[in-house]
Amino acid sequence: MAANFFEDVYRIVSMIPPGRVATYGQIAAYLGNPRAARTVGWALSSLPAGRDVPWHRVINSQGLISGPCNTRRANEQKALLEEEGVAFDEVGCVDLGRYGWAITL
DNA sequence: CGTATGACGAGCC
DNA sequence: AGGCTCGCCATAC
Repeated sequence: MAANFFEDVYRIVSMIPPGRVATYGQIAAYLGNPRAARTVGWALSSLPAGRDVPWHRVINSQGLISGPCNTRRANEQKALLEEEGVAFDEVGCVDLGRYGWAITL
């Protein structure tokens, strides 16, 4: 596979348990590139359909939903997380210290 | 092969 | 404290 990095990202995201959220930096760091957070986000942006990847559980280090917040995608992400039990702040901020996933293998 | 982009992160003003 | 800029890595063109 050419985009091994992508698959790796999907793999990590797939490991995120319900009611938990992970940050791009964490995933990137787990892949061995703590600086490739951008690439991680890009992988999700290019996330092909057909993957059972809970991309909605991936947010930025601030606990905020990234991407175009004006689109339906961000709205759905928030809705999905809320359904899983993730509480959102009034500004759409998630408590990483409470829902943050530690990537435990 | 070189340039430009991208759902980020951290640092600096 | 808040906002802005630069830097990083990987993929696409």
